[in-house]
This record gives sequence, structure tokens and C-alpha cells, in this order.
Amino acid sequence: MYENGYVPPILTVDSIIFQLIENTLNVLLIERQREPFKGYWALPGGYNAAGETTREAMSRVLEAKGGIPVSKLALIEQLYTFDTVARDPRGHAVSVSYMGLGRGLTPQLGNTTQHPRFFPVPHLPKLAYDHAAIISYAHERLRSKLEHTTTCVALLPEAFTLTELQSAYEAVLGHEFDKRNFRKKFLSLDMIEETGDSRREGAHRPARLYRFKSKTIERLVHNFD
Amino acid sequence: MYENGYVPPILTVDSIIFQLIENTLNVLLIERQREPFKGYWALPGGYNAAGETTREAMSRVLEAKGGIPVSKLALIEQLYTFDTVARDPRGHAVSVSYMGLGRGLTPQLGNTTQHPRFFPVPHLPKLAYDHAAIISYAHERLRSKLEHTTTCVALLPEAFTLTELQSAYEAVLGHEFDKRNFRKKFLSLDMIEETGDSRREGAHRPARLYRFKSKTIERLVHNFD
DNA sequence: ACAAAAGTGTTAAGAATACACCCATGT
DNA sequence: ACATGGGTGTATTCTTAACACTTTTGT
Repeated sequence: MYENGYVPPILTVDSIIFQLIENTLNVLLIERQREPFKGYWALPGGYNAAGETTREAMSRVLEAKGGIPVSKLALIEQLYTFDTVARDPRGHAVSVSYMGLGRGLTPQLGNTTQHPRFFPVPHLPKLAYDHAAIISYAHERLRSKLEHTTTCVALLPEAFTLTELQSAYEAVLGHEFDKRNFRKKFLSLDMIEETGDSRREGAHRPARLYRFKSKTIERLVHNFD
Repeated sequence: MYENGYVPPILTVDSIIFQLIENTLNVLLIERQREPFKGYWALPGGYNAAGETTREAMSRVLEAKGGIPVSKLALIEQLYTFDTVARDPRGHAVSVSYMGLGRGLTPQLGNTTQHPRFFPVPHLPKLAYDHAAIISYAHERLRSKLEHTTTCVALLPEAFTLTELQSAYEAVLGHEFDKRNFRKKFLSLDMIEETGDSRREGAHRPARLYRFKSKTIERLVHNFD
């Protein structure tokens, strides 16, 4: 295959796709149809063949097994490369993982038999391989991105209320904020603006809608934590 | 090689080794002996064969081409996986990069013909491939680690003066600190302690020596920047 | 005595925290 | 009229930033 005796290791990709559902952070999993870990849940992943970039492989695998077209994601970022032991029966493999963020994602089950589903991160099913560790690594990275940057553009709809914004932070960071302090601080960062509209829903005062001034992810002057 | 037609891409590893020399951040480079980029300087890197973890491959290559035994490094951390184009004449390759930190490192030229040398980051020679971009990515990561953690344990000797500590920060972050504020803040973090000794050198008052209370890298309560 | 780096405190401005009530709407 | 979530201000504490002189040593 390659001249002069060089044999590369098996290369795989994994995707960790997060979205918020009902103020909770959720992650996309598929059900393993085969041993090892038959009946366990796993991150959508698969082989990376020669001639394919890791990002291409990730897109292909995510769509084929996870039922999510990569074009629906608002952010994709390479996470870490794991030297996975025992992932492949053929031996040692190297796995490049990507984190993806979006909102309103629903897996298209069309041609997959892998039952892709979003699970709330606080209540994950039994996980194959070291995927529990990978998810918590990804969650940690997401936490850190939220603290330092405007990453939540990728988790929220274009127009959102301050309460939704605060809930997104609370869901990812796992603790609550004081409403007045949160609003004062976020508004002082000068990264969001009112759309002018408001949203009526339920028997209470309508909420003003905001949008991010920039759709790209920016570094914050003062961090949240 | 592998059954059922799967052919993995070429996998390589690269190492970005930093150390401080005379209050300047330096990086280890080797001179390319062959085309492409013959005569340019490059990060020590090489092939990762099947059956070898990326970290093992990185250790092997760093010692063979860079003349630095990995045991001399105080910290090794995976940095990023680049889908390198045109790194290998045989086509698309995937390269896992590692950042290493140490002090007092001197390349052992024994069996290498690659002239490994440390170059000050502000004055790099002409670089092969996209290695200039990789070095600045690594530098950015190092900056961020220094701001948030006690990563400079890996850059300083066990006992160091506060002036040395401050110089390390200044060399990596690229800007100066006020001496009184820096000392006050660092001491208030409660992560270093006096050794009890001091160091006389030159025609001036001797400097007290300090050590980190923990040799592992800890998160700081308040950041530097 | 002088040159050179080590060491040291105070003040002012800005940021973070703690905390409780009124507002606009639907039923 | 009441229930529901939206919206707002102040006082205190902590952190940061700006700033200059004295100490100890070697020559």
C-alpha cells in the first residue's frame, strides 16, 4: 500500500454534538448495534480513510450515523486526538475528535440504523468505550469557551431573551447567576443589542429580544464563571 | 495490510519544544536536509507507525531528530492535529502535534544530521511548511496556560527569584509588568514559598529564592494578562 | 561613593457580589 | 385580583492599576 514498509495506524474520528434542549445541555449519541459494547450508547464516529481530511471524515460520519448534516451546525471545533486502546478489534487506533454546537437539531433517521438521539448531559445512558470521559472533556472545553468568549451565539437562536441567555450559561456552567448582576455584566460587555422586538408567551410581561452584534465568536473582556 | 479495503492516511507527529534562554522564549528547530524546503528550518517531526501511540512516536522522533530525550521535558501536552497538505510527497497526511516545555535543554547532536538548535521565538529563521503558523498557535496556547495556571513551574528551575518569575511571564506574554503589583499578586495567590536561601550574583543586593508549593500545574484563582 | 538589581505601601478606580421590589401580561 | 416571569438600583467588598524610593551588595 505504501512503499518502504511504513504502515500507518488506524485513524478514526468522533463527534461530540451539543445543543440546548429545554434549558439543558444535550449530547448526540447512537446505539451500538454490534459488539463490543452492543446495546451501549456511543458518540458518532467512524473510520478516516486516506485522501480524506479529518474534518471531511467527521462530516461524512456524522451525517451517515448521527443523521445530522454538518451544515446545520453553528460551530465545529477540533477537540483532542485520543490514542484509543481497544476501540478497534484490529488493535491500537488514533481518534481525532470534534465538538459541534447548534440548536434545533433533530437527527434524520433516514438511512441509519443507529438510533441517533440527544441525551441530557446530566442523565446519560451507559456509554461505550471511554466516551464518558470524552464527553466530560468536551463539556469542560465548552464551559471554558463560554466563560471567555461569545460561544453561546452557537447555542442560541438569532434573537433571544436575556433569560434564555442566562439559562444557556447556567445549563453549561452548571450553576446559577444572580439575574441583576448577570444582565448588568453582559450588557456592559457591549456584545449584544436589542432587536426592538419582544416576545409574548404566557401570562406575564413580554420579554425583550436581543441579538449578538457579531455572529463570529469573540473574546470577552471580562470572564464569566 | 488491513482487510476489507480500509487504507488509513499517513500519520505524522510534530513537536514544539519551548524553553527560556536568557529571558527569551526559544523553540527547537532542525534544518531540513532534503527537498521539499531543503535548507529551511522545521519542527522535529516524523512518521507515526501502526502499533505506536502518538506520544511514543513523538518521543522517538524528538530524541532521534531533535536530540532531546523526552525525560528531560518538564511538561508535554498535545496541542492540535493538523491536516497537513503537501507535507508528504505521497499526499495528504495527518499530523498530531505536541508542545513540550523544559529548561536547560541542549540538543545532543550524537547521531542526528539535522542540526537541532533553539531559536528565539522573536527571531526565527525561514521555516518549512506551515510551521510558522504552528509555532504561533503553540505560543498562543502557552500564553493562555501561563495566564490561567502555574505552567511556569515547567519553564523555571526549582528555585527561582521573583525577578526570574516575572521575566518568564514577560518573555511568554510579550509585555511588561509592574514589579510591585506582580509580586503582590503572585504572593497573594499562595502558590510559591521562600526556600530560605538567597542568591548573590553581581554588585547588588542578593535575591531571595522561591519554589512552587506544588510541582503539578494548578489553576490560578486570578489570572494574569 | 557609586552602580546595579532587590525589595517595599498607599491610593484611586473599577469589578464583583449581595440583595428585594415593581411591571406587564393572560386568565 | 392574582399568578407568572420580566425588569430594575444601590451599597459593600475585592481586585486592579498607577506610582518612587530605600536596601544590600560588589567594585
